[in-house]
Amino acid sequence: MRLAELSERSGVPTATIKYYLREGLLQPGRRVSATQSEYGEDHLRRLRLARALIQIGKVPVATAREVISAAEDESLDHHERLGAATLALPLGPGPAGDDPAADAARRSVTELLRRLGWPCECGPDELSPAHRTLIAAVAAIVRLGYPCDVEQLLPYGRLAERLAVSDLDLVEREETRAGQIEAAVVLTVLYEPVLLSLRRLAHAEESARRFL
Amino acid sequence: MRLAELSERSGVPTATIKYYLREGLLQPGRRVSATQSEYGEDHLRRLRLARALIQIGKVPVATAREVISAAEDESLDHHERLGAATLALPLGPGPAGDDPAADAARRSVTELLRRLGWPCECGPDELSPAHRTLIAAVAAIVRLGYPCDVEQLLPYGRLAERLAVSDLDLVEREETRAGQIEAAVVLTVLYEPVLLSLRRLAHAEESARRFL
DNA sequence: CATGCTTGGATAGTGACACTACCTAACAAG
DNA sequence: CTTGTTAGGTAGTGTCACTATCCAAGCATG
Repeated sequence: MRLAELSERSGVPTATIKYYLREGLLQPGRRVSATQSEYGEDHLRRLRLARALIQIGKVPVATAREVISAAEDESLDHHERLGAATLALPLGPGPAGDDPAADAARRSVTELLRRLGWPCECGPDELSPAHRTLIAAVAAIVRLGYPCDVEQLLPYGRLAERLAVSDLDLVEREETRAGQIEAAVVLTVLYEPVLLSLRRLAHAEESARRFL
Repeated sequence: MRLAELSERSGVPTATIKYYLREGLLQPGRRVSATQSEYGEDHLRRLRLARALIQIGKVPVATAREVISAAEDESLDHHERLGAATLALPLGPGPAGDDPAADAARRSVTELLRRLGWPCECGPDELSPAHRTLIAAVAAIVRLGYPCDVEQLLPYGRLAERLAVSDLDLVEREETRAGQIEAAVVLTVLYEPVLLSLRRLAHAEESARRFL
């Protein structure tokens, strides 16, 4: 198919597709002549994936490229590819270096992971983005004077554990390894707004129940 | 205290504080002379809150202003203030109008809310931001060919329900109504990165358990 | 009281980001 | 042959959250 049809079927404007091509998010099509390229179903599928990551998952364009290309990198083993696909992802600002709230947060999180039995074999300088984001968020909450110690966090951790189990079940349903990687990315990123929206709706619901 | 001290104690650069003042995120201080104003502990507290919402919670500056001022609006009743504080918040793009995936998503979500027993008394044109975000995310997932029907979503919904209960318990621990509003905002917004980070860490953990 | 630093207030500029518009030469289709 | 489309490139747009610079009016210090 031509650019125009790719645009039609994906709902993405042609100018934007060109932009994605420039950014390496999409492979160039098969050149048919000096002024035309042929795109296949693969392009359509990948375009839809990129679009969903960017628009729904709020993943920066550059990161989406990393994630998608890591997912296709045959030189990594399966677990690494699963990890690489999600490792590049979130990243709020890292925790501020030295204030007391940040220290407390670091200790709470370490203790939390121990209690949950998540090894997290890494020195304090090589934390995963998720780990650092967690510390920064806990520090911010503590700084505002709200409770955010291990007791508060544990239930959240246990819920996360259960989510992960059911998510990974879904990943394992995919037969191919490439399919599993993609499923992992989609689940990780696109279920986040689902989870947050449901939590907000539940807040509204529970608040109505209590205060109305 | 003066601007410099406010900056020192909050860790926010003076230029940024001035920007927040311009944007109405912070009340002006008490004018002491033509070139000096006095700020109090309230300013410091509110500045920290705004900063946390913006940096950790990724709330746009304009939205943070809405949220904070809604929280202080005495003309609303308590439930409304709780709602207003969170209603303005997220907002991915609304679901695309008419494609089959969006229709399926709309139906799934409606059915889901019914099964969860969340009333959501609203016509299809007046959905909450969370509701619309949810539909858009589900539509994106469906469009990529992944399962995202009621059976998939129900466990997520039940978890959200439990989170909401424990969150609202925390809110009710605050004695003052203003304190409750602020707690609701903080919990809603700042626990989101906590929840997402924990989920990602749990993914890594569970993935290591299965694929290593 | 002279000097130099700080402040509040205003205006303009920056850099990142995700597009979007426009242009051109080379085709393609009727 | 005319009309339209395409790839490819460059430049512009709008938003956002700051950030830098100026200025005149203090305040503080010797």
